[in-house]
Amino acid sequence: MDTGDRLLTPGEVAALFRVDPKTVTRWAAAGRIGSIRTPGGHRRFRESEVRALLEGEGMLDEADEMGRPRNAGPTASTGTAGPANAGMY
Amino acid sequence: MDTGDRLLTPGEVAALFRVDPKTVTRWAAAGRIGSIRTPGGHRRFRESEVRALLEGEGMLDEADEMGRPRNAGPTASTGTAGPANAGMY
DNA sequence: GACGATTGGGGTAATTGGGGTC
DNA sequence: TCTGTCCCAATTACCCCAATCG
Repeated sequence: MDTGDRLLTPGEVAALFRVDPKTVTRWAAAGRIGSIRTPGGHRRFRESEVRALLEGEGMLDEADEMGRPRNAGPTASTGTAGPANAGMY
Repeated sequence: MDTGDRLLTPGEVAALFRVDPKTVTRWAAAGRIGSIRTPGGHRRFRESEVRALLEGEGMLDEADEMGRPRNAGPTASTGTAGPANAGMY
């Protein structure tokens, strides 16, 4: 059904994660986070999905996922009502 | 089949996309989204079309839309339920 | 006919996207 | 490998006021 959550702009997500908006864009381009595109080409992120990522529920094991080849799971990257986008640009 | 698409106001569509109502108007002016004009000049959008855009189903074939210059929809500006454009810069 | 809220149009500033580089 | 910063171009947001909608 409809997730019914608000949409966040790249700047909003960047502020939440304390990273550069460009970095958020890269996450979306890499398919690590679901993104909805406006007819103009800009991205919007689901508030619920960003929240899940902030809580760390996005990853099962974050103990040492750093520097480790990320295993692309067969399931949706974020799995949050994400239309399975894998970057289109 | 029954389209059953209600008409949405610019403010409704803007809230759905998390953009400014003026931006929605701009989309209609650019032919990126179908629009029905009221006798007074205001615009109304089809709920089914807006939903398709939100879900990202607007693009059926995304593997071939890259590197394409801005393609101004040569078809009628009021492309009723006809997502014929997907080109950006 | 009148009222409040929304919409349209124009113009300008801020954000965003993509590429390339460190 | 990932992030931050540079460029430029396009898109979007907010300002004004007049007209339209309900």
